[in-house]
Amino acid sequence: MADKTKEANKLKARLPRGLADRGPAEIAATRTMIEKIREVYERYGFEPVETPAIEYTDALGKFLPDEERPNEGVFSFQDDDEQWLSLRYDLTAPLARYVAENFDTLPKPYRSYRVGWVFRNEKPGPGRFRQFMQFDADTVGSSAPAADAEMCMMAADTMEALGVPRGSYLVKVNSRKVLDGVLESVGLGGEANSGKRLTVLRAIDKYDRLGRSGVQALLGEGRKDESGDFTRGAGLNEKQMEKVLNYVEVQLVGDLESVLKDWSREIGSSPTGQEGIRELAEFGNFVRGANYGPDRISVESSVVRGLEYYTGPVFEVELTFPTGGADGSPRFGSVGGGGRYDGLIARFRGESVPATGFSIGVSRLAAALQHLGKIDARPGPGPVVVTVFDRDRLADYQAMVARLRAAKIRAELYLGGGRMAAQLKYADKRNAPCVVIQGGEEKARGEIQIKDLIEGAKAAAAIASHQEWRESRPAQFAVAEEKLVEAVREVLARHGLRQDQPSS
RNA sequence: GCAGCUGUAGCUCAGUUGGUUAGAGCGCCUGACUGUGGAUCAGGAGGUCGGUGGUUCGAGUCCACCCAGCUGUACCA
Repeated sequence: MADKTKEANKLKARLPRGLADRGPAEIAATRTMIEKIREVYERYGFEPVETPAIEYTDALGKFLPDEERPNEGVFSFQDDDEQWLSLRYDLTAPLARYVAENFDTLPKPYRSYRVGWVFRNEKPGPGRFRQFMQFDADTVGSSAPAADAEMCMMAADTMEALGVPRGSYLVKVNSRKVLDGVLESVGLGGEANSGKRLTVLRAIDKYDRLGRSGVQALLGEGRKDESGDFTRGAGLNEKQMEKVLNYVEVQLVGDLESVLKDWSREIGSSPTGQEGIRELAEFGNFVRGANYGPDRISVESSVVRGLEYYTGPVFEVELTFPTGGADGSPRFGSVGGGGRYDGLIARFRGESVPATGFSIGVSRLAAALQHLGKIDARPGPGPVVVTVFDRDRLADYQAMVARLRAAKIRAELYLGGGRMAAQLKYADKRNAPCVVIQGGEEKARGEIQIKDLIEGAKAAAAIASHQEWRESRPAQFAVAEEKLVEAVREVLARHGLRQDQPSS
């Protein structure tokens, strides 16, 4: 009866949805990635600055208009003084707060980078989590297109530093101003049309995925998806639709110059649009001048990005190797992005402060790299395990562990209560390269046994009977007690293992 | 959010038109081997069949609602 109560009260161990635990292999992979990205960012002259994971909600700009509560989509809670706090959902908004708060002491233009976890309270999916890691760089205080160009070149360099070969990724660039120009040219300017503008931009954003017909449906009446769900369209007329589609589809028919010329024709006299064209032209000069061709950085009409704060050029890094095929392999798509946000810091200060930035989605990119085989997902080698033969000689065994550690070899004493078989099983599970054994007989001779588990595993295949397996003690040898460190080193070297570095 | 599909042991899944005590493989634990990983053999632990309510003499199976997961779609700073 008592057991039943206990059973009923037992807490169920469960991970909240959209969140993930991370094991040694993944942590090691992330660590290497971060170091590679850091190296590129520092080479570009950015310096590290980090801000906390929690900010006041209003600093993140996440109050819905006319509402007392923060936006859904961000994790928020109230402080004891009833002020709303939120977990950051990206690294850009907190940086804007930091820059505004320290404006007078920072060098300008101010170039900084940071890496950290961000949180989004959204529906998770494969490769989409509610906590994920971003690596972000920003230049604050420069309105020069050269600053935007630099972001894109750095994005390309970063991808290659991470082992994504040229041709397997593409930095796509567009301009918010150009998009606004297109909308103006079809008569969607002004406050009254802001809702319609959003719908049109979202439709354009889907061109890659849905193709012409899908976008056409979304620009017009609406679209029905495979499950039968219906999405309302923007309700444009034929002429408007054609103009928007013309703009989208001139992409990549020629070099940058001719694309911009075509866009310019579609946009007509819209001043915002023409300004965007001029900026992109200048951007192109920098990029092409530095020999970043269309195989790395390319202007694309369908890049829209989020609608919140971007004001000029917008970028997106996409993986272009074949995924998402019929074989069910995952689609990775965008693994990073950014753009110019000239208005974000102005919210804290009277004056407008131009800024541009770029973020890599470390978590998603890690998943993609693993798929590409660029990340080794195998567990790293474990520590040398010193087994406990005689309980009352623990101090001796501990001394051996200490000697190994002093020689910078990862080592541990078996701390469980199991017998020898259990200890070896443990060592096996820990992926230990070898174990150290010293029983009464060895002690009497002043020797220790070293068992090479990697070699032993290979020998196992040839041994059929358990009797033989035990008696032959494969890959096991005796050495004098004082030769412990040398012998272990030899085993490690035999398997090409580095001794001075933890692997996971 | 909307739509479709799916929930049975740690994992992958069986479970007949509703019918005794819900099964298998893998994994896990113990032993054979009292001083040694693997293989083999023997034994064992582990399930309120996603939850609640209903129909029924009887529900893993049928019905309703809820929850969770997957897929698509919307949103994605």
